[in-house]
Amino acid sequence: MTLTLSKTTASGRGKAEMGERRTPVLRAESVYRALRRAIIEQALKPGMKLPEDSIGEQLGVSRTLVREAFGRLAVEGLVELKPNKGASVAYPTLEEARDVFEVRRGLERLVAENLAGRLTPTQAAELEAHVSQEEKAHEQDGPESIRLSGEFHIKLAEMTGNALLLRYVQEASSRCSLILAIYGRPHSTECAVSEHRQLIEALRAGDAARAADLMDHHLRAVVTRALLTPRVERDIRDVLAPYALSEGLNPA
Amino acid sequence: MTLTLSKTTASGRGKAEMGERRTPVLRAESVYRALRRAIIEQALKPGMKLPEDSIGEQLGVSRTLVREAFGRLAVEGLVELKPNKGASVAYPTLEEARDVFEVRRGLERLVAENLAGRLTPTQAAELEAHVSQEEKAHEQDGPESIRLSGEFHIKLAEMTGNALLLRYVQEASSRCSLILAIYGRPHSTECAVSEHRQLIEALRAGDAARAADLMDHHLRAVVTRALLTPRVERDIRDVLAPYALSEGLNPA
DNA sequence: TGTTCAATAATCGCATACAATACCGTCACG
DNA sequence: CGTGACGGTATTGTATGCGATTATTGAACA
Repeated sequence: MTLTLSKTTASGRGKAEMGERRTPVLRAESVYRALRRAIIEQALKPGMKLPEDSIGEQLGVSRTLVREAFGRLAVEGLVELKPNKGASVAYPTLEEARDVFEVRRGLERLVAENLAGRLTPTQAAELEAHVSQEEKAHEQDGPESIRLSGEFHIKLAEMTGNALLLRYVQEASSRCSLILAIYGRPHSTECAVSEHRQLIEALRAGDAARAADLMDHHLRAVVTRALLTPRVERDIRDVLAPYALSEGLNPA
Repeated sequence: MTLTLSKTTASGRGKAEMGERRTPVLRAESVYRALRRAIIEQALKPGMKLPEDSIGEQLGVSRTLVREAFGRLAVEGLVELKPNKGASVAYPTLEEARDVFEVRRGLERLVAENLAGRLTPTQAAELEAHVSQEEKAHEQDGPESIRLSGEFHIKLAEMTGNALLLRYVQEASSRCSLILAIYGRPHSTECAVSEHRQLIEALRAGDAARAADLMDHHLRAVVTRALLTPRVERDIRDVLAPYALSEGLNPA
């Protein structure tokens, strides 16, 4: 049982880095983000049980912080919280899935309408570049491909400058990841690159109606590529280690 | 300020009370709901500081539970959480207000499109009845009027059967309460009864486009009626408070 | 009077402690 | 075999404690 790390974060850094006024990244936030990413990237599979103490141990924090993260993730629909029975990765029903996609379509249509004609050349270029990345990742068919096609939609939402819209799109998007993990077929590329290209074109042209329609069809297409697929579990410890490290946490 | 939390197990320490089988309503949940209501009903005013200790004391719980509630409320945008400085009731800027209303319009347009033509006679009747209540409350110009016109929109969202859509509409709606508390004029009637009636008619007729348009105009009208009306501030404090808060300052 | 800065008080971030509940294996009994 | 009682263990729900950070007071000084 190693408890010696309680002080390492506070005093271990010392004054090595001077002049750098870095925001004190609260560890609760790190835990939240680590779990969130782990769920979205499907390292933690839908329905998987999430015991507070093993997670905390693995992430190098106490149950308190894990619990706080669970609460927030529950609001976002990524985690289910059953009284006295603990947390588990959300396992949306087909009906919930339908709801999520429907709302997402509505939200992203809003995004499209908002962006149409307002896209700066810089932004357009950024989107193009992103799609190129997608295209490249698509070839080698890794998990990168999935992440990138999701990020495209997030980028669009960011560009509206509407923080709430961004949050909702992010949330809906996260939940879609879960849903596809359950009901999607193993290696379906969520988004077709060509559809993203068309969309950018419509936005650039300022054709709001067409952009909205394209977005709508695009997301419907994503849904259409859905089927049932089995998945196996791994040990929570192995799964979480990379996330802990990437958030600067210290696993036991 | 009076926050009350029904005490279920305050004194039930040593022995189990015989016979009485209380539903284990988690107290964390109660705290969350209590704070949420207090904020929405403006018992806790926008910008108000929320010290963990005093709130916990008021509610008869420890800081742990208060903290948990804060986290969830922060996700929903009802409280702001500044690292090492604690929580306060959210104080949306005008820009954030614009964002919220914009998203709300998009969401409720979705609601309208969804409901058009699908409204059962029972549902239609329920809506009619609700509007009648609104009308009655409107005459005596109490706080009931505001609550009822808000509930009309929630009811509509419920009728879609889409849980996520409902949650988002509720959330946007809550934040609108905050916003109107800050920028709205004292006794503006948020919603015109006639507009609600027209909307019901369009839904019943199954005219999705018209229903969506009506909803859109209706919500735009709410904004212009309540928000953009010049409001005379008579005290310097009132004028400066928003600026101070938006800069992270802490007026007395 | 106004400003600076140290000492103190208030508050937060997080870990831990303890109580309450659920889970699981065992054994008696049908 | 099946099933229900029972006890121990694992896990959750909540309170409390401690160090760290921030706010505040107040005295020295310009």
